[in-house]
This record gives sequence, C-alpha cells and structure tokens, in this order.
Amino acid sequence: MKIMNQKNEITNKLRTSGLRPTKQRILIAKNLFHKGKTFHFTIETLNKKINRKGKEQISLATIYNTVEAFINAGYLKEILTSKNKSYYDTNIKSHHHFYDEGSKELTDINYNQVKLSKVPNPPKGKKIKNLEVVIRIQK
Amino acid sequence: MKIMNQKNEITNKLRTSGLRPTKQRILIAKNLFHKGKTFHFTIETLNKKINRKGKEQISLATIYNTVEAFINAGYLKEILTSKNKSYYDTNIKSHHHFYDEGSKELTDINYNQVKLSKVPNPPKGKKIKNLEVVIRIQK
DNA sequence: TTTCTAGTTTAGAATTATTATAAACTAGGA
DNA sequence: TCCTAGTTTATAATAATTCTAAACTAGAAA
Repeated sequence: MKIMNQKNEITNKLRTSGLRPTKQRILIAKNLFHKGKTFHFTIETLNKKINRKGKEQISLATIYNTVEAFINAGYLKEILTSKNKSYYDTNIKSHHHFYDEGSKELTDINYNQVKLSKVPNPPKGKKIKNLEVVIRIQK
Repeated sequence: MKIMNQKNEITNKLRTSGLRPTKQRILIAKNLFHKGKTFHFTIETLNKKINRKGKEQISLATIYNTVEAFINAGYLKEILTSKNKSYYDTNIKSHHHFYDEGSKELTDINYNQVKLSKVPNPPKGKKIKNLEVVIRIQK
C-alpha cells in the first residue's frame, strides 16, 4: 500500500464529509491540520496566516464558509468564551480549559488532569455529546 | 433595627462598590436582583424588559455601561458561549450548565449535581476563581 | 440652600464581526 | 468536451458593541 501524501489525505477527508476538495479548502485544511500540535484560532488569525502577500489569496467569505463547514464535519470545535468573536480549536477531543479573566486567554488542560465523580443525567430526549470543564483563573 | 426597603438595599450595594446610586442603576438593579430566581439574559432582553412604553426610558448605552459595571463589581457573571453576543447570569455562585448545540440554549445545573475528584493546579502566579462544567448535549 | 464638579447619561456615529447576495467560476460526472 | 450543482468571490447588509462629546446630576462643600 502506497503512503498517501498530505494532499491526498486531505482530499479523502473532505470527500468522506461530502465536501468537494477545492483548492481553497485544501489550503485551509493544510493550515489547520497535520501540524503536530493543535491550537486555537480566530477567523482573523487564520485569514492573516493564509493571506500573506506573495501567497495565493483566499477571500474572507470563503474562510468563514470553510470554517463553518469544518465545524459541521466535526474537524473543528467552537470554543466557549465571553468574547464577542468566535474562537476555534483544532483539538476536537474532549479536553478542558483554563480561562484567564484578566487577559481573557484560554489554555488547554489535558483530559486526564480532570476527573469527574458525579455527572447529572441529560434532559429527556437528549444525550451528552461531550463535557468540558472551564476553570476561571485570576492573579 | 429597621427593615431596609429594596431601594435602600440596592443603594447600599452600589455604594459599597463605589457606584453612585443613580436612578438608572437602581432601576436596572431592581430588574436583575432580588427576584427570588436567578436567570440568564442578554443586553437585548434586558433592554426590552426595561424600556417598555409607558415606563421610564433608559438609553441602550447606559444599559451596556451598567451591566459592565455590575460585572466588575461581581454582581453578574458573563456566560461562556459560542455565540457572538454576550450572555449574562444573575447567578454568580459556581454552577454548571447544559449547552444544547441544536438550540444553542444554556440551562443551569445545580452545583451539587456535579462532583470533581481531580482538578489541576493553576498556572504559576494565578489562582482558581471558580470552576464551571459545560455539558454539551444534543438529540 | 446654593454652588460646583466629577461622575454619569445620552443620542447618535463609528467600529467590528458576521452573514447575505448574486454573479462568476470550477470539479468532476455524463 | 460539455454541463451543472456546488463553490468562491467582492461587496453590501446586518448586528452587537464601543466611542464621542455634549448635557445632566448626585452629593460634597460653601
């Protein structure tokens, strides 16, 4: 079996979600996945990273559309914050956050650093999708 | 000792935080506190509740300013969400939320319905202010 | 009581993030 | 190669919030 290159991997990933592998989506995916480390980003930071001069340009609207499509496909997770701007996380596994109320910054906490011994039942007709602990910290 | 009326109570509460008890702040406080039950709100819903025709009007800017002042004073808590609109909670005690990804609605979970058996140490120089569990639910 | 001023309120303008629109483009099956 | 549904794009529209600077007011001091 041949080793697939990054582009083919991404192409397949997109296809399995019914997303046509356009060059824009592939480029955005390259900037988000397969980076070794997961990270947090906003539309603004992603846009800056992609649309440096000299590189191929992608419209802001497409960045919005693509991020939304990736969220729906389960490739990204929207972060809960108290800012009026959307934050995204390339780490889709259940994990936890410190939320610094001073700087309003969010940092990851490893899943096994937190243990719950009691969890309520979900409301009727609903099931638990995931569970996230936010620890608000301050000086 | 005389029993204080609601207005005096609010006036004192404001003064202890260095907030001049103006008639706008008192009216907003009446709509937020001492209601028996705590609740979630947005600037929009608070504005509608206060500025019904026939009542005394308060400008939108003042509602924004006052909510911010109440947050800083610790009378309100900003809710963590993935919407691009601010949500506030009159319940400032540590408590937990169900977050319905379909309807994007947030409902309270009583504090004693959740128990944690392991919590990480905060980063150096910071301390834990409070801790909140968000359980994402879906159909 | 009157005066004074820092703090507060206000209407409206400005800013920021996001979503909508509709025309042009393109991936990929026939 | 042709065709078309899906996609991208520039731009306009919308929505939430913040800014601005003029008018107002609580309350201390005279």
